[in-house]
Amino acid sequence: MAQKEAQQRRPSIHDVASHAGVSAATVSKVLSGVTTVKPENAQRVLDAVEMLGYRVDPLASDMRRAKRRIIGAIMPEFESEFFGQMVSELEGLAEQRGYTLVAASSRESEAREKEILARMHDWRVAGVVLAPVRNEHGPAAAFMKANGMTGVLIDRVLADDAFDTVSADSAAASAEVARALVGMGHRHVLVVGLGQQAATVRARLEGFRRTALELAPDIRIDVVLCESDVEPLRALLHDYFSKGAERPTAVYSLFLKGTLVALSEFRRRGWHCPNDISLVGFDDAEWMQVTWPAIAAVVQPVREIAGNAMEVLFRRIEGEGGPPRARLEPCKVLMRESVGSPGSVPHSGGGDRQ
Amino acid sequence: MAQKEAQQRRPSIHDVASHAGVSAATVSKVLSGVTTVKPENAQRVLDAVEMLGYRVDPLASDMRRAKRRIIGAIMPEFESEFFGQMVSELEGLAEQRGYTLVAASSRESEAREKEILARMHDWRVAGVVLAPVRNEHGPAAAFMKANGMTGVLIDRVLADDAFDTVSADSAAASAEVARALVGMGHRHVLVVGLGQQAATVRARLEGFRRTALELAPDIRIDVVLCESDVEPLRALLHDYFSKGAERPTAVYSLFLKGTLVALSEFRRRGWHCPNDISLVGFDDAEWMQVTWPAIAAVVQPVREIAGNAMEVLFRRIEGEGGPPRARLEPCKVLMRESVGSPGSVPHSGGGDRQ
DNA sequence: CAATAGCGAAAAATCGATTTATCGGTTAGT
DNA sequence: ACTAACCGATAAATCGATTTTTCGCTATTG
Repeated sequence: MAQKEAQQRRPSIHDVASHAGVSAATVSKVLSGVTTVKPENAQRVLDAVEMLGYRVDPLASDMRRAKRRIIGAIMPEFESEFFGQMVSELEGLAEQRGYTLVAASSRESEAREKEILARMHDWRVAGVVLAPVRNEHGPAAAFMKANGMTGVLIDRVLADDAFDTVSADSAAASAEVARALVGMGHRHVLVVGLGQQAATVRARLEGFRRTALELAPDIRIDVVLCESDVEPLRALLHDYFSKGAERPTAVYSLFLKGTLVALSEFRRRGWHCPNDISLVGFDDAEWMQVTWPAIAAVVQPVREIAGNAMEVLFRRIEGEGGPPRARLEPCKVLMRESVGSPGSVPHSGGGDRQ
Repeated sequence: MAQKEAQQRRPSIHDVASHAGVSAATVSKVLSGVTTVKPENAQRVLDAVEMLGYRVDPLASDMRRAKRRIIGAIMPEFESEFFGQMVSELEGLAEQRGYTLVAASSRESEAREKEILARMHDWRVAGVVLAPVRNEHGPAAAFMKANGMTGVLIDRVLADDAFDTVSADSAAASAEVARALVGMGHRHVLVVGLGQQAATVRARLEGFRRTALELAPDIRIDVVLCESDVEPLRALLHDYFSKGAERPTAVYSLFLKGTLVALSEFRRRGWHCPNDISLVGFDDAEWMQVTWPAIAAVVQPVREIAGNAMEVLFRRIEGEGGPPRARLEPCKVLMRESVGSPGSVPHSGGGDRQ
């Protein structure tokens, strides 16, 4: 019979009301903490709620309210540790405030990004956390602006005149990487970057370049940019190293996939880090500290970014005005074994394993 | 002024109705494709929709419908490639059918798992895709059963008498690993597993053990199980290798974190794969093919699992009866460089890098 | 003692859709 | 010619809550 009851539809606020011998309005008031209810009645409502196992239907509840308690999150992908952690954090923070997070992946496509945004607009979400595919000037942000949505932009973004932004302080982190590499004696570095994500990657590149040139005016900085996909990068890197030109003593990759591709290219050529070449990557991952050598990386402050994004988003949702703020969170740079001084050991010709 | 319009509230079905000079019911019918509407009126409705930029409010729509078009997904975590891809796939599949996916992470906690499930029940989701923290017999599945929710269990699950299940064929994959290792001459293997996730991990362990013993009755199989967290595993592994007993020639980790921890332990001791010890892990990751050595791994068919889970879930949502089915999807085993024949090169004492 | 204020709770309106019942106006059937 | 069936469309009920309005009753006050 318990089974049979389970199949029944869930009790509504009216069921509770009739069980407690009061009206639905009274039930709603008790549950939302309005104090103008006679204690005796309040208790009867609470008892009925307990007895029936009643829970408010958030859908019906949001229906009547002005603002719905749903937050939308749009990430370029879910597969990487960075965005995975980000969604996890955002979900927790939304839940803490009684909101539900609806997450969707734009799969690195601006078109999909806009479609998802339109769907979220249909849901009349209270706010959106958008990690744009490219930067703050894409069609998605334009859509949000045009439709008067409230939101915050994170990650691949520097500053915007319509929305608050929260991202890692790429420039400062890159400067630190530059200081470390130059300090170790590197005078020829290859930087691997993505062309499309203009703002952030440019900041990472410029942050590195400025500090490096400042400390060592004679340094040579090569740059390989790929447009969006990873596959072409593989070819680009292969070409770069095949040109027969002088081999750089270090590679600084401005994004995770670039680090993977660089490592893969080193494998193919039989180069070892850090003796044959040093490697630092933007974005940390769990595996980087257990491989041999451990890969040096810039760790983005996921928790801080998520926390600030939600903080500022809820302020806007609650109606705070004022011009949009651009926030930068500091990164940590972990110099692991993949980085060393150049020339301390002669380059191995490649091929000799172990 | 376009800006001002954007700030206004969105048009409702009644706005469209009055613009088209018909009733709201007619608008609803046109939009849901009912054919009993005079073509002329249908066109006027369509025009009004176009003009006002009207879109159905899914919240209000779901309110009236019997089944709401929301699917819940609960994963133990979002940080790993496996579950990241899984959520991504599920999200796409739900979207294809006009459903919205609400994803939440149980953070490896059964208590949280149940809370999330309760919240999803509040939302009256049409169905749930649950990847349980432990196995199909946890409190979460019990909750779903008790409340008559429709759902499908995936990943850490073998079969259930109340819900359909879809998971990787761990046993078969483990048997293949056993064949490979035994074939290469390994006669002493350490298996690293998680104790809590009874069903799946036991299947992986038994699949390995049975085939290994069948092919080489003299094989020695050690097992290190940790209860749930990873930190204790680190200590357990350290103890195991410190006991001074004979070192196994290969390690087979039944889950990703175990592979990471094993690698980490090898690092500490200065052992190299595959000369000092071979390593195979359940669960593949992108980095495993670019590190040196590349790590051998069992690749779970994420896309197939997600596809089948959604397939079977929607069948149940549409009211299909019959006993629950347990589905196993075959894995691929990638034997990379971390695996070799034992004794082909003498063990290095450790410490000598590169 | 009548008028007013105050209190707690019920009744009714509302949110934005879908679905059912109803209703003129034809057309067909007997 | 009178009823039945049908068609297209509208009015009304519904989903499950919240919010506003109304209402009955008691307590205060001039």
